Amino acid sequence: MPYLGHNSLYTNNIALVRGDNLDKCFFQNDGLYVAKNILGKFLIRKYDNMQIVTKIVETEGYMGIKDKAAHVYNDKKTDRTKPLYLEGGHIYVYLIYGMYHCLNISANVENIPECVLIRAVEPIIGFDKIAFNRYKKSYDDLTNYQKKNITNGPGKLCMALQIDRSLNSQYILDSDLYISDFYIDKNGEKVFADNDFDVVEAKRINIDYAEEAKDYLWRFYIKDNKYVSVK
DNA sequence: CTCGGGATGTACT
DNA sequence: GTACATCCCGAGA
Repeated sequence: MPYLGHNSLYTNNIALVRGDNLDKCFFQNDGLYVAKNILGKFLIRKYDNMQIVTKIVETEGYMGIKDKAAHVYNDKKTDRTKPLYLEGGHIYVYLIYGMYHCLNISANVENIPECVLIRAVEPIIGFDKIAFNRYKKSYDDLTNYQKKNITNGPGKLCMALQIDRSLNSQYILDSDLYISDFYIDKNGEKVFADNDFDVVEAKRINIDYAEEAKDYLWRFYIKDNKYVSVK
């Protein structure tokens, strides 16, 4: 896919070729393009000969060394932020508040440390596995409150998909955690992502320290999706 | 529903 | 020592 540039952010309904949009080039677009266009795609986790399939419904773009909300603001390249400097498509997992993980995918080319924070996903396959990872119960035994909150936040979805720092720095298209335009259902059929939804642009969450950057509309979510963390 | 406090490990002034 | 791209639970409206 050609690089479509910044204006792509303001264009809905970009023509994406099925099965052809999540290649190496896709992740080398700028962070806002990736954040917006990764919505509706599948985040798939494989372990123990199992797969958990989810749909990405909420993201945030973090736009590198000039973004006061970003870990790499002022070109802060440390052991922690190193994966962000890798070419687009590398996994960056960090620990937040001592107990939760957050999943990011690097964007843009090498040494342009932009990224996308995955903030919420919708479960598609593996409800019981997800429920067990979150609450040590099967899905049917969850309260309605627990069902509603099962993957609607960056820490929650990492718990649900068993994502931790062991995945850090891996390449997303060559990992047991990956993002795809389709998944294989239990009948062996390919199910393609649906691009028919509206995208809402909103302020990013919990970045009060970021001065003017806290007001940028760099959070994106699928309109009316019930798994979005903050409406 | 909203609010507030506590939990908890690590990166980095 | 302090801050942190969070979550959970209980209290109160």
